[in-house]
This record gives sequence, C-alpha cells and structure tokens, in this order.
Amino acid sequence: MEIASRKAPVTLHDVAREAGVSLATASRALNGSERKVHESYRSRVLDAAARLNYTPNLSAQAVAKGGTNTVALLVADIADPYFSSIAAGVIRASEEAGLVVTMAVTERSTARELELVRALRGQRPRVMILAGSRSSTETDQDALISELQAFEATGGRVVFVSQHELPFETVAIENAEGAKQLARELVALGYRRFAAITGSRTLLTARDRLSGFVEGLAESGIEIPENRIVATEFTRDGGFDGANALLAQGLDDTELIFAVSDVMAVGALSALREAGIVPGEDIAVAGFDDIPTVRDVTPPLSTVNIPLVEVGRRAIALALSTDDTANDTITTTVVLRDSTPSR
Amino acid sequence: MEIASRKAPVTLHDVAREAGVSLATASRALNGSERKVHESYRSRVLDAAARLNYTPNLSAQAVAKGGTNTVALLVADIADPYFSSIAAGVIRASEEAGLVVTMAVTERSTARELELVRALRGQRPRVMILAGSRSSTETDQDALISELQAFEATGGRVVFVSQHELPFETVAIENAEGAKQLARELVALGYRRFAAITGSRTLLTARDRLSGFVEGLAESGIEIPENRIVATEFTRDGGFDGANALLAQGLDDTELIFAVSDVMAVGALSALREAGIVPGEDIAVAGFDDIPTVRDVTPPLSTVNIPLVEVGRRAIALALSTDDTANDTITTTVVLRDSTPSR
DNA sequence: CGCAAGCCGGAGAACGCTTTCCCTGTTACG
DNA sequence: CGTAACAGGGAAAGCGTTCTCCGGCTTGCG
Repeated sequence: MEIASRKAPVTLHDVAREAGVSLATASRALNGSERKVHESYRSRVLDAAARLNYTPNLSAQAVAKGGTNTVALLVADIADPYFSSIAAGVIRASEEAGLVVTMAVTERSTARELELVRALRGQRPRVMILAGSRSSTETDQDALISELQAFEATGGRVVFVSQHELPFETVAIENAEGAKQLARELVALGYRRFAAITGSRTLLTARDRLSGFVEGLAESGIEIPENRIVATEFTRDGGFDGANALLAQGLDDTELIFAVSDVMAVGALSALREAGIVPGEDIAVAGFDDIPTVRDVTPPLSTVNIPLVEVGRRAIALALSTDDTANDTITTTVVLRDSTPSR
Repeated sequence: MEIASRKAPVTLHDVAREAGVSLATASRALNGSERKVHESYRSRVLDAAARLNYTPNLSAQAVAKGGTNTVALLVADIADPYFSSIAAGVIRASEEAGLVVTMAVTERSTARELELVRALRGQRPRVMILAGSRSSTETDQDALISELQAFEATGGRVVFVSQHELPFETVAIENAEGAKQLARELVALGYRRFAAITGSRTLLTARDRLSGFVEGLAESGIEIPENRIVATEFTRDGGFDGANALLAQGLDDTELIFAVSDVMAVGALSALREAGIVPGEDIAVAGFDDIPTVRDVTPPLSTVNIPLVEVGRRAIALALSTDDTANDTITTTVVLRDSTPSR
C-alpha cells in the first residue's frame, strides 16, 4: 500500500529519453569519465538532467561499478568530545575526497563493535575507520580481526586510531611519550607526590598513558604509591568517581592528580570542588587530550595536546594512500595551564 | 592495476552454489521475508553463508528493492556538543530501527547545506534529518525547500530539528517558552538588570530564545537596554567575544548576562574570568541547552535543559511514524545552578 | 580513390540482489 | 481415487547503473 502521490525517482533512463540519446551516452555525459561525448550531446543530456532534477542513484552506481565511495566510521561514543573531534576530521577529509561517511557507535562494547563491523561490511565501504577505545583482552578480538582481514582481502582499507597492537594500519598517537613528557614537566614545576586516575587496565590508551607517566616520574626517582592509582570508567563520571575514591582514602600530601583523559580530569575537578577542595590551589590536576572544554573549566587544565581533528584527517589520508607501510604517528605536546601552578 | 591478492567478495550466488540451491531460495532463506523455505533448505543455506562468511551487498539489495535503509543526518558542526548529543540520539534510535546513518556536516554554511542535501539525495535515504542552525533569510532557502520536497515526493521523509517555520515536519523545541520561563525565574531570584549575548538575528533559534527571554522580562516591566544586547557568532568564541564587547562598553550595573546557548555562555565565562571578574559573584550568567559540560564549569551554569539525546530519538521516531501531522514538541525546563545565586 | 585508423553513439551484457511467475510435488477432502 | 488447494523450489525478469563491444561515420594518407 504505497502512498498514492509517491512518484518514482527520476532515473538515468528518463534523462536519456528526455535528451533523445541512449542510456550509454547519458551515463557518459553525466559521469563516465574516459570516453568523450560530443559537446552537442553532452549539453543536451546535462540540460535534460537539470530539467528533470536528476540525481544518480548511488546504490545502483555502486553495484554497477562494484564498489562504493563510502567511509564507515566506528566510534565509541559520539557525544564524547574526544571522538566527536576525531569524527569532525574524518568527515571533513572524507567530504574533500568525495566520500560519504556512514557512522556507527559501539557504546564501548566490543561485542557491539564486532556486530557493527559485520553489518558495515555489507555496505562494501572503501574504508573502515575504527576509533573505539578497544580493550586488548577480549575473546571477540580474534573474530574482529578475521572479520577485518576478510574485509581487507576484498580490497577494503582498515585504519585504526591509536591501536598499535593490532595487525592493521593505524594513526598512532604518542600516548606514552606525551605522558612521559608531561611527568617531566610537572616534576620540573616542583611536584613530587602524585596520584592517578586511570581507566580499565585493559584499555590500551589508558595503559600507555599511565605507564608513560610512571616512567617519566621514575626518571626522577619518583613513584606513585599503588593505592594512589585508581581505575574507573573511562568517562567524565569515571573521573568524578575516581577523585572521590582518592578523597575517601585521604589525599594526605598528594600534590597532583593525573587523569589519563581530559574528560576524566574534568569530572575529577568537579568532584574536588564539591568536596570543598580548590583545584589549582589545594591540589593540582592534569589531564590528557586537550579537548576544547578544558580551556573553559576553572582553573584551565594542564594537559597533553593531541590535534584531534588532524587525527581524523590523517586516518583518511592513511586509508587513501597507496603505499602500505606508511604508519603515521601524531605528535603530542604538553600544555601547561593554571591547574598546575609551579610550586 | 589491482592488487593481486584482492578477492571478489562472496556473493549470494556463491552461497547458493555452495548450498546446492537456487539463488531465489538462498535469498529467501537469508532475508526474503514472506515466503517460507523448508527447514532443511534453510539451514543448508545458513550454514553455507556462515562457512563463506557471506554479507549481503547492501547496495545491491537497495537497487533490487528500490529503497535503502539509510538515514541521512545533516548537522552544522559535529564537534559542538549540542549537535553531537542530538546525533547520538539519532544514531542510537536508527540502529534500534535497523537503519544505517550517513552523516554530513554543513559547517554552518547554507550553500553547503544545499549542496549536501542534493548529494545525499543520491543515496535514496529513507529519512533525512536536518539539524543545522538555519538562517531564515537565505536565497538558497527556496532551492533547499524544493529539493527537499522533491525528495518527499519520491517517498522520503524529511524531519527538521527546531525549525518550525519550514513546511516540513519538525521536532520543535520550546525555545521561546523556555527562555521566558528562565527570565521569570531569574527575576524571582532578584535580578533586574540584564545583558544578552545572542547569535545572528537571522538564526531562528537564537531569535526565539532572545525574544522569549525579553518577553519574560517584560512581564515584570524589565527591559534589556538596546546596547546591552550583542550579536556575535553562535559559537564558544562568539560568546567569548560577546562578553568582551559587553565588558568594553562597561558592565556598569548589569547583574546578569544571558547567552542564548551554553557554548556561548561558557565562552563568556572564560572572557569574564580573564578580565578578573568572578562569574557567580561579581556577575551572574545563564545559558541555554544544558550541554554536559556546563555542570563542570565554575560556577556550574544555570541554563534551560533540553533533553538533546531525546531530541535525536524523537526525530527518528517522527520520521518513522505513519501519521503525518504528529508534530512533536520537546519540553524544556529551567535548571538553576550556582552561576545565578539569588540576590 | 581506396583503405586503415580514430572517434563516438548505441545495443546489450553485467553487477548482486529481489520478486514474480511457473511448475512440480504433496496434502486434504468429497 | 480424483481433483482442488497449497507449499515451496527454480527460472528469469527486473532494479538503475556502468562498460564492453560493435559498427557507422569522418579523417588522413598513399
């Protein structure tokens, strides 16, 4: 039971008829690169197309050409500024390259991620970009890998964001190095007693950042006491909870809390403030990512900058590049702000 | 010159052969609703599909069925939390309904928006959701409308977010009413002297919020002096600039600054603080939207809550609903926090 | 003037599916 | 036991494109 007024979309056939040419000619005039079509014909077709307001059916083109111009983008949570900034870069670069982006969100579930990869594969995208925050100890891991390898075998490109342990191309982020540098600079500012809020230990990104930070401190013979490292959700609320956990066991003489991501740091800031502790004065806080909002919290947060939009762009660039082994790594830079005054 | 190892993807044909059945039967077993296929055949097909790791080619399905399961989502800026929250809702609801989301960003340009709508139309999506912040005085407006109407004529659904002046379905947001209520409650708190930072006057959303606010004040005989209303970019930096503009002409006895969106309010907060003015003490600030970050700025921002994720869900629900005239409106609620202490 | 060599339009196959239609069982009922 | 009804598999016709041929026309050259 269709709605009566529903008209079938204009097809290339209609355009060809209107222009009085063959289907082939119409196709060539509108897209079909290579072969030339005589100017008189060409303009007849173009006019007809415009008159009828023709839009080529992308699905039909895809099936005829045996391939799409689609980028499938998988993120953990699009409302998280980390991912939305990366997505912005991916989308921008894709549009510049004439690619359409289809997007799905895993909601941080690896089961869901696998499911989505499988579904997305049906799209026959040119490129698949995975910017989840993956855990490394999953049983699904192997299934995911083989799914992706099957995809690559049919000519698709897979690019991960910050996932150097998987057998795929990745735009690597200097997580460990950045955190190490941050530790050094904080030590230089005079900090000696640290606590840390991290995500699940299986989260590669969280792990790299924490271990980089720890290493950086170790260079100066500083250690974070085991009980001053709390692991929570890798979210704003996780940061909030983490700070409270730290608070609950007594801050004692802790001078600085390092949260492995800015969203966590921001949550921690709020928790501290609610407890009547003034961040930046009573205790210092540092994060990682340099998401836009950290400039607007109080005090502005010291962090490690990742050019997130650029990360997204690079992912597309990597996917589109022809030479394989060009694994790309993004440089991070420490940004000190008022949340870590020098002591 | 293809890469040598590139294998053609598994097709339904392959599955049928492997299972020793006809194409038709294979198709029916894997998707083809209606007709039953005998259990023995069905499982043969399913096994074969699993063995070959078959994924149906969505493009081919689309062309055969004459329609996709795609939602095209257009936003102004995916890195803006307002839009990314809405997008989260759209994506979530779409996935629940078995729809794939393709996304494009207009970067706040109406020319680009038109271009994208045209391009997206080629996808033959089931639904198109436009969550731009549209201006009303565009020459492109008519072109956009007719493009969208053409899309609807072929059976597509168009849903706008918060755009009640266009001849399309929309999930309406109580912008004016919410702002009016905010004004009332601020007056009740004891505020009398206001300033406002707004976006371009042609931006419907900004206009509605400002005029609602003004009306709300008028109920108590309060006016905002003309020179205390500054119009800037509808972004964080716009808010920052707006506050500085206000500062430049002297705050005098202004008690509260109303910014028509939270991102602007957050920018304003930073500008004030940089100028050595303590928001929440020296001057009050209120925003609109209740994006997640406003809970974490200092002081926490008073604002008008819009359930943004729900807005996205509703957009999909509206698009999928069969009865046309169900224009949906989202209720907003005032949330008072520390940025507007009672006087 | 004859013929090879472009150029370029058109017919039609192909892409990977769905779906209609046909046709062969099988069941049920008088 | 005859036949009508139905179940369900398979062949083949699409769906809207692209692309490979084919062939007619023009050109150019000996």
